[in-house]
Amino acid sequence: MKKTILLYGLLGGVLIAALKMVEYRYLVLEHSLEMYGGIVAALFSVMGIWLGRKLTRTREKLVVREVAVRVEVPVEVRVPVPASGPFVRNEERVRELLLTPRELEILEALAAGLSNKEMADQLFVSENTVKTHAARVFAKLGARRRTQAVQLAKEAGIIA
Amino acid sequence: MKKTILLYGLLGGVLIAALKMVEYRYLVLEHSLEMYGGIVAALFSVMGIWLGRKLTRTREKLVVREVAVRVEVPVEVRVPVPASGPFVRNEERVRELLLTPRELEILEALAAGLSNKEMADQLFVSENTVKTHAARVFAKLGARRRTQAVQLAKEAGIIA
DNA sequence: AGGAGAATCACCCGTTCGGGTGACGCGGAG
DNA sequence: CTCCGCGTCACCCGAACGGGTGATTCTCCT
Repeated sequence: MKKTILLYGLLGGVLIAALKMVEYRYLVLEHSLEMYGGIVAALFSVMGIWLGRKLTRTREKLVVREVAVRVEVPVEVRVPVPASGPFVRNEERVRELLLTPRELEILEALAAGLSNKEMADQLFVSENTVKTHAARVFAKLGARRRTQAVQLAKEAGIIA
Repeated sequence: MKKTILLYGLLGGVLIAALKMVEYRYLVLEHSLEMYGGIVAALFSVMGIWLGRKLTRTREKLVVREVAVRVEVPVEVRVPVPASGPFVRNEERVRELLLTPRELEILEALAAGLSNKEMADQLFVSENTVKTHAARVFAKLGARRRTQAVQLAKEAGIIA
């Protein structure tokens, strides 16, 4: 968590520095006040939105369920691997199983074959946290091993 | 809630203070412009954060939109999950990877989420044997973990 | 104001895995 | 006949995993 704060602080500093630089150039070039203000406003607006989003990690966006429409597959193409539509998460199952957004992330990383440590690095949390999430996922899926969890999740249509 | 307000207030104060400090360096230039920029920056920063928070606060808004999608035939397809066409093993890949029949069995059991012990019981061999086979599979697939092996095998079209 | 849920992190303990090495028997190719 | 690939098994060791418990912080809901 301290890492996060540090990162944001640093980023903010860089942003302000950049702002100052831009400001100086515009001053020298005697551009219009409005333009300067606009740039500053836009820049900080974007930064603010980004910051707000990051700080309040809100998952759970709008879900677009894509209903696959079968298209006949040419025989010769069918040989290598059967075609399948884009993966559609079974939101029903997810809700049934009470899986939280974070747990879903863990589950996906799990299916990708990552170790706890790799997940921790990737998701920017400690390994202990990953283990906790993973344990909950196992409990909710009724799995004893990660491979089993992946298998069960796939069967339930929770992951691709 | 008090904390939040306090935090924002503090943050704004710090921001303004920092801006003011930097401002002194450009004393020779227009003061009003500096102040203007700082105020705008702080204002939009706060507004951005607030906006970001409000906009991304779509927790319960889970809008499920159903969209008909035409399923094209991918040239190089990922392994499907929901019940689709019958799985066709990519024998080509199997031969490339020099996987023996026994190793394939192990790989399948692996993907089914079985532990080494369970595989041993099921295949009627000792756990050590399973481990040996598994180790060879890992080596041939270039995997370090069983979950990774499963993932790689699926991508290669070796298993369903 | 208080409680529930989510996410974060820590520590312990026992089990499982993965990697390395060595060994043995069998069957087919040379 | 001999070599080699395959399948079988064993042992060791360090790393990773799974299970349990407890704690803190923050947000949301009531």
